[in-house]
Amino acid sequence: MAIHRASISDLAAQLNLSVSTVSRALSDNSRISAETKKRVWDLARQLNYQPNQLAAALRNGRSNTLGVVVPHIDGHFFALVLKGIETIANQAGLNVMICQSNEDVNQEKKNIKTLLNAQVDGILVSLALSTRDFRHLDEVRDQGIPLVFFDRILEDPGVSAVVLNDYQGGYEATVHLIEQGCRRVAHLGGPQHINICKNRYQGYADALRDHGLVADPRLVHFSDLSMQDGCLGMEFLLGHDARVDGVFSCNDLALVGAMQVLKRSGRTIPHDVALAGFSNELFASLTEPMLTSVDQRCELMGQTAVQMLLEMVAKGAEHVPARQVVLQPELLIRGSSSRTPRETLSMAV
Amino acid sequence: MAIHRASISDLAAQLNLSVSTVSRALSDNSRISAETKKRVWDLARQLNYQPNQLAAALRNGRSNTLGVVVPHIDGHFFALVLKGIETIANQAGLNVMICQSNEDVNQEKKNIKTLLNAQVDGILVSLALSTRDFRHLDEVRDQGIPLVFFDRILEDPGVSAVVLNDYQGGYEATVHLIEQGCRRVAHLGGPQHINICKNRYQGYADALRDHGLVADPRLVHFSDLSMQDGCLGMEFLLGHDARVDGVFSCNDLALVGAMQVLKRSGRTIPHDVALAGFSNELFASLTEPMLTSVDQRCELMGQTAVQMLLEMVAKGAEHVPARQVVLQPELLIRGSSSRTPRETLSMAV
DNA sequence: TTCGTTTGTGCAAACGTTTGCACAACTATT
DNA sequence: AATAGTTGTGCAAACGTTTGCACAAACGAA
Repeated sequence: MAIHRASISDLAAQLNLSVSTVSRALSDNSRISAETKKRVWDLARQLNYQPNQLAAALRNGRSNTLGVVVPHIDGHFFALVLKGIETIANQAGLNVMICQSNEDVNQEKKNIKTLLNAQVDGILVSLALSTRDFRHLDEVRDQGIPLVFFDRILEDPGVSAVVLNDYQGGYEATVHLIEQGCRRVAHLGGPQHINICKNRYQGYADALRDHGLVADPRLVHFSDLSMQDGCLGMEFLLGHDARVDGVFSCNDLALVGAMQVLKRSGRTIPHDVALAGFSNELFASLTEPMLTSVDQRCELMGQTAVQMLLEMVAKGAEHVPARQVVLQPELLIRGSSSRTPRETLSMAV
Repeated sequence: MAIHRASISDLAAQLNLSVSTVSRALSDNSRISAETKKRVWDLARQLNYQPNQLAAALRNGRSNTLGVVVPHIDGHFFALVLKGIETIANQAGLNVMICQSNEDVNQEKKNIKTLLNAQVDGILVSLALSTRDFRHLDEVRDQGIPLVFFDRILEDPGVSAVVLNDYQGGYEATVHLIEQGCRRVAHLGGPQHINICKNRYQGYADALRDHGLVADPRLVHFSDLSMQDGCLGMEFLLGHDARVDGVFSCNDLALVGAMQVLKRSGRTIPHDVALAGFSNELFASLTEPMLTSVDQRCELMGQTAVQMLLEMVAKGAEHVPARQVVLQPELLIRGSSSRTPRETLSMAV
């Protein structure tokens, strides 16, 4: 029935007004008399008039849509960031298109292309682990589309970005392990060309140094941080030094793999080996014992990023100086690392 | 620099052709000579011409965008479904807008409104747990927008939908528990106005009946299936009958809560109580022991749903008879339920 | 009375496509 | 030689907005 959406010209015809007057009335233009506005609004409501966003977009050169590229949407972190993004964007009357790169540069390139084609007004990106070539992102800036990175960023003072203080997170987690009595703290690290992985590692390394511990390169293992990578990494680390008594992992998933290997080898946690991860994934509270983890400010990160983007969209990307916001992490101490005093003193199996 | 996107008329001007000829050449219209096509294509490539989707959308009355409403995007299930949706949609050259209802009807209404406003060509919906009023969905159909449900559907033969055979899943999981020797199998159920929860419960109940076991209503607890609900539910069940020796849960999350309560009460799993969940969440493989769970065919479900939607978009919603596709689940047996023969025979702690 | 100002409205172009129709230039058929 | 058909191209309208400009009416000031 109501297969035909009412348009501005329908309103105009019924009210014996011109299209332009109706348009101005709807946008509350000061040149239109109060009486006319009321007539227009009343009829609009009655006919359930909904503006045609596409037409407006074409005319204005703005689509009222933002694009987001994330490595994946499962996992606590990105899900919450996206929630933050959606909330603010919707408040501002903007739609959001979400694309997953599946941690693959090529998919990421396609995503960017898709979003540019859809003529989004701005793009938020968190880079795939495999991204080492950034030309597809240059294209975004060449087209004058506002671009804001979050979490996994392109490290370049010229870009706007929101990140967690990953260094601080790595530092605090490692210090915590040391305070729990660990002396041979290993690290499961991610690809070092990714800012977050590098910074977490750096925090770890500096924490060891600041506490007079040697940073043994053989106690560090880099991988892509899947659960299996965590298993293999832990086996590798134990192969070099069976006396590892603490592990700080760049993410929670790899840490779960590591925990399984440690348990299988007969070690108890946190007694023999204390563990701390990163991201505070949902499952970090489901393991036994629960994982100590660094909480990222997920929703806040999403909100902050989208706010920066909105400012750039409003003022034009070139009129907003690039800036980088750094959020402070929070270490959540749980069973995988908290040794009671007695445990700290007692000895191995 | 390249701040101005080349348009069809730019091409036309440079080639001394009319806009219409260029448009037809680009769409490979048979009326255009091979030579002209080549000239157009060459220049288009050279100028990096990208069609203005908004203009085309306005003219065609189709936005080339699909909308999806999901309860949330964290969790294995919806993440994978969305991946399936995105894959197929992108192959078909369509964009995807994803909205989260956060299990809230009101947010779901807003999402639908947003998508209708954005003039998507079709909508995929998985209902929020709290949705009991379906008027916002009627509006979609009134506007003639194709609509396909998946997983949590509106049970009405008039709508198209893709679901898992949840009944079968519940049945198989329960039978499995019975075969492991369980005689007092409890159930943690979800809201019964949601098809999936009702069907899983029904499968559970029928499995008990078919195996000559009494379905004690006090061994069933309904909730919204959060982890905390699982804890409370389990305490409730144990309060009624401390001899519960099996639990089939409508989802994995509540089951984790239940497992914690059981462990805390000194029971061992699967020895004293065998557990089976639903959804095969990522964390189902991270608990100790790992959770037996019913795998939903996530990606397949997304792909199937979007294919149905695409057909409706292509042919017009009213020209495609409503149909419901039922996918078969797969029971993944893991440690939380598999008692070795010896365990099955031996007695409690 | 004449001129400027304010107030409210309308005209028409523009955004970049797509497409029905017309038409010109050939080619083939009678 | 006249007619019909084919092939390649262009004109112009349409999709639903927004907005610069023009203009008419009403009013006040000189």
